[in-house]
This record gives sequence, structure tokens and C-alpha cells, in this order.
Amino acid sequence: MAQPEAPKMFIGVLSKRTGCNIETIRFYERIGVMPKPARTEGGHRVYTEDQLKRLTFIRRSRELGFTLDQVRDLLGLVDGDDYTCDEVKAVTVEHADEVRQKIADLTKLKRVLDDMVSQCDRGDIPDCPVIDALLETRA
Amino acid sequence: MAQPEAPKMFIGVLSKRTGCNIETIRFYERIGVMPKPARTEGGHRVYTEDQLKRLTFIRRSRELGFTLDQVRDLLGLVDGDDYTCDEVKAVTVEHADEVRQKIADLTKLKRVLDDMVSQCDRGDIPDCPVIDALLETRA
DNA sequence: GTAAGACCTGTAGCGACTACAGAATCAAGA
DNA sequence: TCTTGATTCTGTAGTCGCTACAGGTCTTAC
Repeated sequence: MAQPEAPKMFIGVLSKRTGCNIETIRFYERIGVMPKPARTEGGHRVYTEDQLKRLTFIRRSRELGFTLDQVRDLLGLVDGDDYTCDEVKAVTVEHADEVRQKIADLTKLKRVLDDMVSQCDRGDIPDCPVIDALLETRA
Repeated sequence: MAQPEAPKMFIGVLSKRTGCNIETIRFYERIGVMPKPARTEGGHRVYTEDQLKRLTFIRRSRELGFTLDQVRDLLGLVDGDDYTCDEVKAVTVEHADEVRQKIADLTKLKRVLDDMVSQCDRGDIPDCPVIDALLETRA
């Protein structure tokens, strides 16, 4: 029954398959969101398909802007194995709300910046409305 | 002509008048965006109104999301004293553009999160569409 | 056997602060 | 003048999420 051995999944392959940079993978291991993988005799990390799945999960979560703490929460739920949809939803809704707030803040900001710029069209004179605005004490 | 001495502006007062936290003021001094202020005999920092103006400028700029590098640029222009409105405008437009991009990115993100949540309303069953989405390999 | 490439550990850096500890100074009241 | 309590001082280390080395070892194809 000796199967032909599949080539071992080293960190470089994992990196390519997940799009997650090698240094980052090792960093995730160090902080404990990724488990310590098996090693070759020489000490190279060898990963399983399950670990690839986990890293994909982490990476996707990060792309969606979850903090590593939130990722830890999500992983904790999934690891627990008896998570409910509601629990996961709670984390997600919380995050969505933070994003909403950030968008609102940035939108306000953008308006102020645009206003400043639009007063700026007087060319190359040194008297600048942007500078004036920046020197104003906060309302 | 000996005027009654005005009370010296210590760092605490500067902090309150600018809304900028004391540690941050010292940090700005260390990295060189704020000048080294005068000192009392005992070594306490004493600030001038000009320095308050400068800190206000920095703080306002940071509130508007300029990076410290951009703030340095702006200060460099103002310090040079012969800056033109166009130069200042360039920095501001560049920043406004970054903000626009950030808003666009976050808006996309928010949509994905909302989508995920909206599929989530099945209650407390463990099979969760958010988790499924996170496990998917990127498109 | 050799050589190129991938991998290893450990440490330090980024940006923009923030948070101490432990000592010294300042200013007002008794 | 002394004391007290608030403020300030310096210096260092921590935050977040990586990223970038240096200087070595392992794997693998030729």
C-alpha cells in the first residue's frame, strides 16, 4: 500500500497558494494564529492542506479588514467547532460598523480637503488658504 | 519698563490649548517637527505663542489625515517663507486623492461584509455563510 | 559532488504614537 | 520656610501588522 509520496508543502508553496508572504506566515506562527507545523529532518516547515485552509481563512479575513484580534475570535469560534452563525455574525457586524464609521470620517475629511483645494486656484501667490485653514484653531 | 511677567506656558498648558497630548508633543520634538523649546532653570519646557501656532498647524494637519512626512513637507514650505500656493496645493491634492482611494476601498469592503451578514439570518445553526466565504480561495 | 535556490533563526525597523517608572521641579497654602 | 500635591522630567518599551535584513543551513536537480 505504499503510495507514491506527494511532494511536501514547504512554506514557499504555501505562500504562493495563499498569496501570503513568507515572512508573514512565520509571523502568524510566532503570534499563535497559525499552528506550529511539522518539520523535515533539516528543520524546514511542512504544511498540510488543513493548514493551508486555515491560512486562507486568515488571509481573507485580513483582506476584509478584520484585525488580527477579530481573526483570533473567528478562529476561536471555528476551532471550538460548535460555533453558531449568530456568534460569527456578531463579529462581522461589529467590524462592518467600524468600516461604516471610517468611511463616514474619511468622507468628511475629503470634503474639507476639497474645499481647501477649491479655494486654492489663485496660482502662484504665497498667500495660501490651505495654510490659513491649517493655522486656525479648531472650531 | 519692567512688565509684570506673564505666566510661562508649560507643556501642560500647550497640551490643553492645542488638544495635543503631552507625550505626543515631546515625541514631535524628538523627531524634529517641533523645535526644542526654552527651558526653566529646573528643566521644564517653556513655549512661545509661535510654537503654539506651529503645533496647532501640525495637529490640524494630522486631523486631516496628512502623514507626518506630508506635514514635514508643508512645514518645510511654510518655514521657507517663499512657498507658493501651488506647492501647498500639490501636497493637498495628493492627499485628497489618497483619501478618495481609501474611501473607495472601504466602500467595496463594506459591501462584501454587508452581503455576508445579509445571508446570515438563519439563526443559530452552525453552518455559517460568513465562514464559508472566508474559507473560499480568492477569485 | 556541486551549486543554485529555498529555507532557517533572530533581530530590528516602519508609522504615529502611548504608557509606563522613578526622579525632579513648581507653585500655593500653612 | 516648609510641605504638599500636581506637574514635569528622562528614558525605555509597548502597540499593530507586518517587512527587511544578515548570516547561516537545507534541499534538490544536474
